[in-house]
Amino acid sequence: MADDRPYHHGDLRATLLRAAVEVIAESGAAALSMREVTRRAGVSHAAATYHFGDKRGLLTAIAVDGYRALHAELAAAERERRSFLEVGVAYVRFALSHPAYFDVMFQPHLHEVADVELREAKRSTAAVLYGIDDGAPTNVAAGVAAWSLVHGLATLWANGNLPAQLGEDPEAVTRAVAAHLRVPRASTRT
Amino acid sequence: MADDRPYHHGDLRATLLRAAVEVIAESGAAALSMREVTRRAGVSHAAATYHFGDKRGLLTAIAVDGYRALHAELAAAERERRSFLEVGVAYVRFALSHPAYFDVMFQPHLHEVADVELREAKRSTAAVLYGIDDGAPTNVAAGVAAWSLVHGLATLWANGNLPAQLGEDPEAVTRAVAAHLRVPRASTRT
DNA sequence: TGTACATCAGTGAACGCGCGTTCACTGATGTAC
DNA sequence: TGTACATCAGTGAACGCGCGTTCACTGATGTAC
Repeated sequence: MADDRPYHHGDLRATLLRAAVEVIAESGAAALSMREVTRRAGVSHAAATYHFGDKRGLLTAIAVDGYRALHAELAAAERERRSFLEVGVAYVRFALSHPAYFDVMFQPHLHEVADVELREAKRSTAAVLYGIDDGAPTNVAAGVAAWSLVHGLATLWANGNLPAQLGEDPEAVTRAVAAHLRVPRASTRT
Repeated sequence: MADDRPYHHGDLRATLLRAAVEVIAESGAAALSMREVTRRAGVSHAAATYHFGDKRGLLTAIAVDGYRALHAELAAAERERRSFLEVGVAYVRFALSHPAYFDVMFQPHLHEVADVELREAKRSTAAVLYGIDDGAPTNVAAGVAAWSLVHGLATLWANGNLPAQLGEDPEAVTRAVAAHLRVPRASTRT
């Protein structure tokens, strides 16, 4: 029935990206292959090379999507709730609900480092992570502390390295754990 | 000149482990191959299978070594300095000076989960990470907060994801960053 | 001290496989006039 | 409205490669008597 599929797919680039994210979520970025991605998308195995140049190009495109999505989530959390803590919760939520993006994003050796879109996407995400206080120069060590904590928590959780007694709700755990962070007063203000 | 090498190596298991750690430190656990390891050790490519059963067995042996080494470092830091902070510094130091161990240790999907030695090595390391206060039941959330912070910091640092303005001394950065952690009073006592 | 035998440690050829990339190609669509 | 041509999007065969694992083997060492 699907054999009336036209020669031109129409949206193949996006379809390939979705398939790749699926594969990575299941088996990790290391296990990604161009062949598997095209197989899932139901196209010839050379199609991915046409769209992304090579494997690194595909992974770079995924990283760009990931940074943009994370940026959007963090910015929304900051805007809506103006709370330092809730930005951290949003970070952990993103990491756990988009493991494929998270996996690829923080392994720069998989990326085309020179890629302009990637650099810009990373830059604006970092701005939200550091510049929590709307332009006011934030204490960098405090920002790194907060980022490290949520990043480490998300990573340890995702890999199943945390004790079971913490329960099953990562957002609740994030709030409990992040309570041990001493943040600059200005950041918790409403 | 090395061709008077005897048929029996004498210490091949340890040599293979060292070679594997070398490869992983250079290219990551994903890039490890049994062939490359034996090539570096200068033996036939089937030798590694003889010693470890299969690739997963080799990676599991590396994880065991890693957990034991980390446990030793953390226990020493705790014993010598009795400071919560310095255990964290030791953790980061270990992660950055043994990237191969660190990489393999926290990717459980690479391990033989049922391996008895691995379970025991993980268990005793976790005990030091949580039970900082010599047997006194510690606040779990506080322990996870500290662990997450140093784990995240080490990970982000190792992958080059932290801003350059932090400088080049990871131990100093750890102390500055960990200062934002609110730890239970008992733990910082001398 | 000698000898037979078992076990251990490592070899090297062979297997089948999936991979990334290239290349000449073809089918479909867009554009100029 | 028609036609010629350029460009775009995707195909499928072919390449060479490194991999993990198996297997029958051999060389060296240990053990029993």
